[in-house]
Amino acid sequence: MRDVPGSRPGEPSPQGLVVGLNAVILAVTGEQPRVLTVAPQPAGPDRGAAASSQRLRALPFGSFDVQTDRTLELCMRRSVFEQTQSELGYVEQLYTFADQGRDPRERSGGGRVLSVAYLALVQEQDLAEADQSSWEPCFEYFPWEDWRGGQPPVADEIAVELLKWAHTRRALRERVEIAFGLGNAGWDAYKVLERYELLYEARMISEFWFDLGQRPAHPMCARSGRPMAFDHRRILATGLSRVRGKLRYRPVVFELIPETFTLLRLQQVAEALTGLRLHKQNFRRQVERSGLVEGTGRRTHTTGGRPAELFRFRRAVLQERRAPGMATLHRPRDAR
Amino acid sequence: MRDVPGSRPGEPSPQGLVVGLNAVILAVTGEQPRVLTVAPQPAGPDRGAAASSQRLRALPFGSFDVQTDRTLELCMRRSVFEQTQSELGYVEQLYTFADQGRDPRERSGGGRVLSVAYLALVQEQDLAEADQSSWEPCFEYFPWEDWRGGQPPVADEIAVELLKWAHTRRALRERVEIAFGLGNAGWDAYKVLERYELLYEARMISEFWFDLGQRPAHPMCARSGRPMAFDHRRILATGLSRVRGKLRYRPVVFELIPETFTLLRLQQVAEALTGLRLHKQNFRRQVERSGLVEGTGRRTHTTGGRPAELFRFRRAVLQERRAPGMATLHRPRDAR
DNA sequence: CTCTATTATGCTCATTATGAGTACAAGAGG
DNA sequence: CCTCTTGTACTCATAATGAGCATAATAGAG
Repeated sequence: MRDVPGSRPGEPSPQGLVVGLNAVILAVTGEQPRVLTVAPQPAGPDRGAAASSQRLRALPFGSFDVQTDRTLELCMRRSVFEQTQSELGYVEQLYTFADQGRDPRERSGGGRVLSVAYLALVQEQDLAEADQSSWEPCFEYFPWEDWRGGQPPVADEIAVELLKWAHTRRALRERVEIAFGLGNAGWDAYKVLERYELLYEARMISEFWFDLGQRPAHPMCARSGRPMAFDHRRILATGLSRVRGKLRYRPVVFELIPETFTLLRLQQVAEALTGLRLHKQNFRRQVERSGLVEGTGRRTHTTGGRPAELFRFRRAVLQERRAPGMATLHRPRDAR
Repeated sequence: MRDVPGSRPGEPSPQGLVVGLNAVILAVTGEQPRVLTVAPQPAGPDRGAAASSQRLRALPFGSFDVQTDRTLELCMRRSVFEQTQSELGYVEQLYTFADQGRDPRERSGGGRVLSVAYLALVQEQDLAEADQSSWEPCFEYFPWEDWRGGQPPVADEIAVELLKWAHTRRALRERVEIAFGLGNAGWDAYKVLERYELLYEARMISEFWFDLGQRPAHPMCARSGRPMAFDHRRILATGLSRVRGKLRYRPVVFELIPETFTLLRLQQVAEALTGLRLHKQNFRRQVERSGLVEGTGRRTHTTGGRPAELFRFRRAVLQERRAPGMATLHRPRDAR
C-alpha cells in the first residue's frame, strides 16, 4: 500500500486535502471478538513521542488514489489486502470525518485529512496474519464493554469516576447515566461510542493527552483500556457500535462463521459481539423460528458433551421475512 | 454558497479531487412528504442538453472548503443555509461515494468528485423557501413508494415490467421479487434504494439515459417518476431508505412536528414517511405505552370531529427505554 | 334542536412472542 | 456404571400485536 501522502514531511499535498481510508475489520475467534490492526507507518518528526514509544497499533488504512481507484470500497479492499493479506467479505461504510485537529498528521504539515471509515466482517477461517498485522482482542481497547461475566468491575469504577467528574453539571450527569445504564434503562450494548466519547471528554482516555502532545495525566488512563494510534480507537468504537446495533435487526452474525455451525457457536459469536450473555434455550427458539437456519442432518462431536446438530444459514429467508413496522399496519379486510 | 469548483470549465482543481456535499432535507406538510430542492447551477458546456432543457431540480449541495470549514457537518449546514435560508435541526450522515463516472461534472473536466451525502429533517413550521429553492413532493420522484391508498397501479406495472426484463436470469428475478415484495414477504417500505437501483439497471429510469448523454429511450421512463439532476435521485432514495429504516427503531418522527401535536398528526407524519397506512387504535396504543409522549391537558378543536388532546414528546424517555436485543438476554437469578 | 358526519378514544379478544425455568437426552472420560 | 458436559424438548406466566367493535365529543346541516 502507498504511504499516506503528507505523512512524509516535505511533501505536502498540493491542495492540502488528503482522502484517507480506515477499516474496522472484525472477526471472532473462540469467544474473543478481535480487530485487525497494523503497526502505524514510521512517524513524521513531530508525531508525538508518547505515541510512538508505546508502539500503538493502528487500524489498517490507505489513501484514496484519484488516478487508480474506481470506488472507495475497492480502494479499501485493495489497501487492506496489501497490508494484511486478508480478503474481505461483508463490508459497509461507517462514517466520514474531516474534523479539523482530529488527525495528528494534519499537525505535521500534511494538510487537511478527510477520512472514510469502513466496517468489515471476516470469518474465523479466513483469518490471515501478515508480518505487520495482527488480530487484537477488542475488549482490550474497551474493557468495560464485556459484560458476559456480569458487570465488569472496571465499568463500575469508570461510572463512579465519571459521575464525580460530571457532578454539578446536570446535562453531563444525565449523559453519563444514559450511556452507562445507571438509570432504570440498564446497560445498552449499542452505546459504545457514547461511552468512549464521554471518557475522552473527561480526560480519562490516553489519546486525549496524546492529542495534546502530552503523556496521560489522569489516573484512570491506566484502567481505561489500551490506546490506539491517531483517533483509531474512536473509529473502532464507532464500528463496534454499528455491529451491535445492526445485530438487533439484521442477521450479520452469519458473516462471521463458516457455512455450517452449531447453534452454540452461533450464540457464542453473538455474545462475543454484544458482550452480553444470552439465554440458551430462548436463543435457539428464536433462531429456529426465525427461519434463518435449517438443519443439515449432520452432527458434530467436537463440542464436549452430547453431539450437536450442524445448521446452515438459509440465504433464501431474506425473501420471506417481513420486516416489523414502527407501528402496526392497517390492513383492511377487503384489500386482497 | 460557493460554486462547486470544477463546474466552471477552465478551472480544474489542482489535485483533481473535489469534495462535495449533498443534503437530503425532508419535511412533511399535511400528508405530503417533501424534499428541499434547488435549481442546479448553470451547466458547463457539455452538461447534457437533455438534462438542462428539462429544468431538473437538484438537492442542495456545496463544496467543502479546506480553509474555512471545521467539520463536514458545519459545512453542510452553512451551504444549506446559504442556498435555502433553512436552519436544520436533526442531521445525520448518509453515505460517501467517489465512484468514477458517477458525477457528470467529472466528465466536464472538473476532475474527480468525492461526495458526502447528509440527511436532515426539519419541522413543518420552519419551512422556508428562498428564490431558487422549493419543497417538492417526494412521491413525485418515486410514485411507486406511496402505498397509503393501497398498492399504487404504477408499482404493479413496474414489477411486471421488471420481471419481463429479468425473465431468464434467476438471480435478477429474485432481486426483483424481494425488492418489490412479490414473494410471501410482502412490501418492505425500507427497500427504496434497492428498487430504484433495479429500475436504473433495467434502463427504466430517465437518469440512466442522461448519464449516457442520451434522451430516455425506454417507454417506462414516462411512468417512473420525475428525474433529478446528476445522481441526486439516487441519493434521495438512499435518504428515504434511511428514514424509513430508522423509523422502525428510533423515534425520528418527532423531529418533523412541532412541540405539541395530536396523535393523529403524529400518525399522519409516520404514514407520509413510510408510505403505509397504519391502524389508528393500535398506533395510539403503541405510542402511549412506549412512554414517548405525555399529554398536556390541552386539546385542539381544529381536527374536524371530536377535539383531540395535545401531546408532547418526552425527551427524558431516551433514558428509561431499554433497547430490545437480537435475542433474549440471560439474566441469572442471583446476579443482583 | 335534532340528526349526521367526523374524528377521538376506550376496550375486547384471539394469537404470538418473550423471559425464565424444569426436565430429559446423548455423548466423553474415568 | 457414574459423572460431567452439552444439546434439546417442553412448560408457563406475562407481555405485545393485529384486528375489530363500541362509545364520546364536537361541528354543521336541516
